[in-house]
Amino acid sequence: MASDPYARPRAEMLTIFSTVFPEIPWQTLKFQIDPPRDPAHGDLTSNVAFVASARLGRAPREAASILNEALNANLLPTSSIAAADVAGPGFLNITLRPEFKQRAEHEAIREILRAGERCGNSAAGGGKRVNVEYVSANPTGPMHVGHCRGAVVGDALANLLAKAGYAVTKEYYINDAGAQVEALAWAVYWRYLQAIGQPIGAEEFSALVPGGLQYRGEYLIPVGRALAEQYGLALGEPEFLVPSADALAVVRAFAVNEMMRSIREDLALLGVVPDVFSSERALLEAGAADAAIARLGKAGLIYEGTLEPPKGRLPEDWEPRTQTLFRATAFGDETDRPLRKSDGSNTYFANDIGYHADKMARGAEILIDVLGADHSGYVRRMQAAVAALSARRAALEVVLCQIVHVVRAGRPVRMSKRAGSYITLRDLIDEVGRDAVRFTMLTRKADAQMEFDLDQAVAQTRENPVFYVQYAHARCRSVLRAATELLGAAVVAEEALAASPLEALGADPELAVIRRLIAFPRTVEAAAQAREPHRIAFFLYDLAGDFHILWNRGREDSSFRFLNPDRPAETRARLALVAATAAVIRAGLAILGVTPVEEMR
RNA sequence: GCGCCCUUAGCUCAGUUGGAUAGAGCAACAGCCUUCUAAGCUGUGGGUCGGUGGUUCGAAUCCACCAGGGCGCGCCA
Repeated sequence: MASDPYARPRAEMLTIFSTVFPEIPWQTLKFQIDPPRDPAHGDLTSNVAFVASARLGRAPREAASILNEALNANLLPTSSIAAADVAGPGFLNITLRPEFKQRAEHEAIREILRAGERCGNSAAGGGKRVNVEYVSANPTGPMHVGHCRGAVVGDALANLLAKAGYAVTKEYYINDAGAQVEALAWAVYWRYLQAIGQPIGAEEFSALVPGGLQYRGEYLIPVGRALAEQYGLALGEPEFLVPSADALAVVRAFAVNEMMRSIREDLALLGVVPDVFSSERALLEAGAADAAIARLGKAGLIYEGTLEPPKGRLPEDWEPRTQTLFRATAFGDETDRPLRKSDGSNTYFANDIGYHADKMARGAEILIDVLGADHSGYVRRMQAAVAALSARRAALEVVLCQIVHVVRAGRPVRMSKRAGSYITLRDLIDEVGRDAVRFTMLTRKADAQMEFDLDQAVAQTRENPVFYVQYAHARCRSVLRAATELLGAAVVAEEALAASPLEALGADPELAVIRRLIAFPRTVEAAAQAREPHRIAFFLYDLAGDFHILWNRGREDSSFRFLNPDRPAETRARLALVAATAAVIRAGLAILGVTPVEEMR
């Protein structure tokens, strides 16, 4: 676990303030003592004067002076703090004692080297059990680009939370119970008829299908064939036009299996391997939805009633209807929500309530659903349901992913299902590769729309973040390979470098890299807390930039080269920095699910 | 009509949960390779943070209203 290199100066400051101003509850005041954005603002900077100014009864600038004086007057010779200064409107800028600062920096590097890929691991999550549900694409066809962002964001978020000390379950919900899979069964039956030599035209068959024939894509042809191989004519007898209920059930189960097999394959290609697949149908048959609804009923949150028509936009066929409703308004939703359709069967929402209850019953303390933005209208009601089921103890968090527009050379690549030319996930991975897909999907905040530029994702330039970060890592590895040639593997091993003298480090571009490395654990914790995995991608891009700068210093001025046989101590120190950089890049990429590259030629 | 999300440099986007002079990349111009990877680096220019009010010592960040874009809006999932 990462220790905080600045814990000591923080504690010293607190001690001094507590002694001089015992009447102020410093422990409960929310102020920060952190490395500043701008290194010119000291080693650490604090807004303590702003936060405490009211308690001190002084304006911030004055409060800062008072605190600054108290601080400077009480510093011990052994303190980690050398001096403090008032700056700007009332910041306290702290200069650390050089020995302490250097020791802290060196210790941070050593810690990274000792931890390797585990560097940045945090206990912030306290082992809390988090269930992250993502993808959950309907098992009615191959995965396409629209599913991809949620898959990547959810997977990276799950990895991130695990790194930050949560006990994470990655979960996929199979929507195998609704009207959509029924429609799938009909469509597969249609293909089955073709496979057994009883073909029927799409329009003709559609007239026989309740709701019409929906999934007409060619991807179901092999499913129909496989069905024919396994069952022969048995599913079609005796009519060969409309399947019996039993036959349709067989077809449906078979079709869902096939679709899920294909989805699992696609997910695996993307590096997504859920821990748990939950079946809506299985849950339904086990009575999960009924049980959850019964609980809500017991709590007086279910009633038969009629909803108001939507305001301002009355549907043509609207008529008042009595329905089974969940009192979502009691938990912040804007209207109560129906649980049963007019045919008496459950709505999707009703089954989903059962599912979320099941997740909680399995021990999840935090529920996170990663959903597409087209589900935004669904969020409130599900949160209401989770609040109701847990007596407001558990909360459902929802990460919404906005739409991805795929472009090539700045022009939109159309992916309309009707045109049949939509981009499947497999197409995308084939074209740009798994790592580019994953990293690129994480270069935007999830709830901002993004353009996925196919050309940029494979470009070998700085404008392609995947490449830029991979290149930095490859360069690190390149140096370490060269060092191994020169000095032997024993010297270059991470354990050996962790024990190296590091006093030779201290040039500006080196310090920039070090500062960034030290920020990694903080970045992981903040990103996890904000549920924003994209911050890791940006961190890596910045770190890569710092490293490329350092690299180029060696080109301009050979005294900055990492390897200098005449100066063994300096060489080992720099190798330690390079190895630590590589370790942090690997650790960060592991969160994103991207493979580090050893060499690029 | 109502709800949620978004609006930051010419373009694509960050902005460490309210901190100091708002940052990167692309595009434009000018430089750096007998050396560990020039697929890189350095420098220059570019902004009423959609608008107006408010809260605050301090607002791109929080609140209200307005404008523009996206998504959704009783039996679909």
